[in-house]
Amino acid sequence: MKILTLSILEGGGLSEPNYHHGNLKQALVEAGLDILREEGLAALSLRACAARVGVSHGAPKNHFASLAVLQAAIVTQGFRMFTQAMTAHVRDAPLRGRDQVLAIATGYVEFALANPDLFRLMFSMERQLDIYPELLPASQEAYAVLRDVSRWIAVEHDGSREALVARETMLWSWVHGYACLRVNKQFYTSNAETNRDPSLQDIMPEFRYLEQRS
Amino acid sequence: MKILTLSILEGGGLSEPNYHHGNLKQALVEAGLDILREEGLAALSLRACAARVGVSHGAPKNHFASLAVLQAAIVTQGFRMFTQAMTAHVRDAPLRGRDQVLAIATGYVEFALANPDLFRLMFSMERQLDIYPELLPASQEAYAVLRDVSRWIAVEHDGSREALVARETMLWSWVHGYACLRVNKQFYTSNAETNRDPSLQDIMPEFRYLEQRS
DNA sequence: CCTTAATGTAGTCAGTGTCTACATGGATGG
DNA sequence: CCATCCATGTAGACACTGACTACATTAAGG
Repeated sequence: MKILTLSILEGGGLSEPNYHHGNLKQALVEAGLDILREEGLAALSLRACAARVGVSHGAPKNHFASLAVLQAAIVTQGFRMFTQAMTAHVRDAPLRGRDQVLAIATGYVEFALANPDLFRLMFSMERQLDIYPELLPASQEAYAVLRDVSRWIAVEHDGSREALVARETMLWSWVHGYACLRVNKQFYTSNAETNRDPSLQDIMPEFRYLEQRS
Repeated sequence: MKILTLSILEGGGLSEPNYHHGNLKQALVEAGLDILREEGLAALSLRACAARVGVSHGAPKNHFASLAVLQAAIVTQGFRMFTQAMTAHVRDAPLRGRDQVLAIATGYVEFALANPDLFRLMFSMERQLDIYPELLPASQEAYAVLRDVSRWIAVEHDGSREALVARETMLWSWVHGYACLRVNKQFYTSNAETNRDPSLQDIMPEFRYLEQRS
C-alpha cells in the first residue's frame, strides 16, 4: 500500500491538483535555495517559497513553525553542500601542508562566491541554532573538514590541545574573513589602488610548519 | 535670522508640537543606531525610526528615499565610530609591530562585539555603496587605519606595492574573520571542546617581520 | 504680502509573518 | 465496509512594513 502511494507521488500525476504534495518540506527548502540563488536574500519569504512550489501561503506552517525555522533548514542544506565543496577540493590536492590549506581555502571561498546569499545566511544564524535540530550537526560537520586538515598538518609539531585549537581558529579566521570580504566586495571598494581582488596565494599566512612535512 | 532659528531649535521648545523638527535627518540616524543596539537588526524599519523620533511614518521620505538609504546613512555613522575605536587603541599601544597589530585588532573586535548588528549591517551593504555619497569615504577612512598600521610596520621589509597590499589584505582577512566568527558565536558552537572563545593573542599569525623593528 | 520650496501629515496599496477555522484525504481500527 | 482520527493543505484575517500619493504647514525671499 505504501508502494502504491510512493508510485503515485513519484510517477505521473504531476499536473493533477494533488491535495497532498507528498514531499512539501524538502520542496520548500529547495525552493528557498533557488530563491536565494536567483532573487537574493531579501526575496526569501515563506509565501514566496510556497508560491514557487505551488501551494497556498499557509501550507508551510505544517512543516516550519516560522520563517526562521525554514531559514535554518535551508542553512542546514547549505552546510551539507559546503562540506562537500571543501571535501572535494581537499581530496584532489597533494598531501602537502600548503596544498591542503590552499585546497580547503579554495573550496571555502568558491562556495561563498557561488552562493553569496546562502553563505551570508549560514553565518548569521547565531542564536537560532536550536530551532532546527539538524543545523548544529551539519555546521559541525563542515567545521570538522577544516579541523581535520589543520590537525593532520600539525600532527608532529605541537601536541597540546590549546595550540591545536588556536591554529585551527587562526586558519578559520583567515579564510572566513577573506571569504566574507570577497563576497561583500570590500576589497574592490576599499583598495582603490588595485583593480583586482587579491588571491588566496598572495595572502597566505606564514605558517612556519607548513612546508616541513614532505 | 538664522541665529534665531537655531536658538529656537536648540532651546526650549521641546514639548511643542513643532511642525518642523529641525534636525530630523540626524535624529533618524541616531534612532536607527538605538534600535540596532536595543532591538536588533530585524526591528530596524523606517516606521520604527519615525515613531521613535515622534514624527509620522511618511516623514523620513523627505530625507531618505528608501530604507536602504537610511541604512546606508546609519552604516556611514557606524564606520566613523569604527574608525575612532580602532584609532584610540592604536594611539595607546607601544610603537612595536606586534603591539600595533594587536591594538588595531582589539579595537576591531571590541567594536564588533559592542555593536553586533551594526557591524553586520556595515559589512553587508555590498552593491549599495553608491546610494549614499558619504558611505564610501567613511568606509575607506576606516580601512586607512588598518592600512597605515600595516604599512608602517613593513616599511623596510618589502617595498613592492603588491606585497604591501597582500599583507594588508592578509591582516584584514584575519581580524575580520575572527570578528565575524566571534560576533556570530561560531567558535562557541563549532568547538565543543573548549568552553571559551580563543583570544586574539592565541591566534596571531606568524608575521615574520613583526618583531624586527625595535 | 505673496510665492515657492522644504518639510511633515494622513491615507492608501501590495506584500509579509502569523494566527485561526475549515476542508481534504490517507490511515487505522472496529 | 464504514467511522474515526490526524496529518496536510486551503482560505481568510490581522498587524506590520515599504512605498506611493495628495495635502497641510512652515520658512525663506522677493
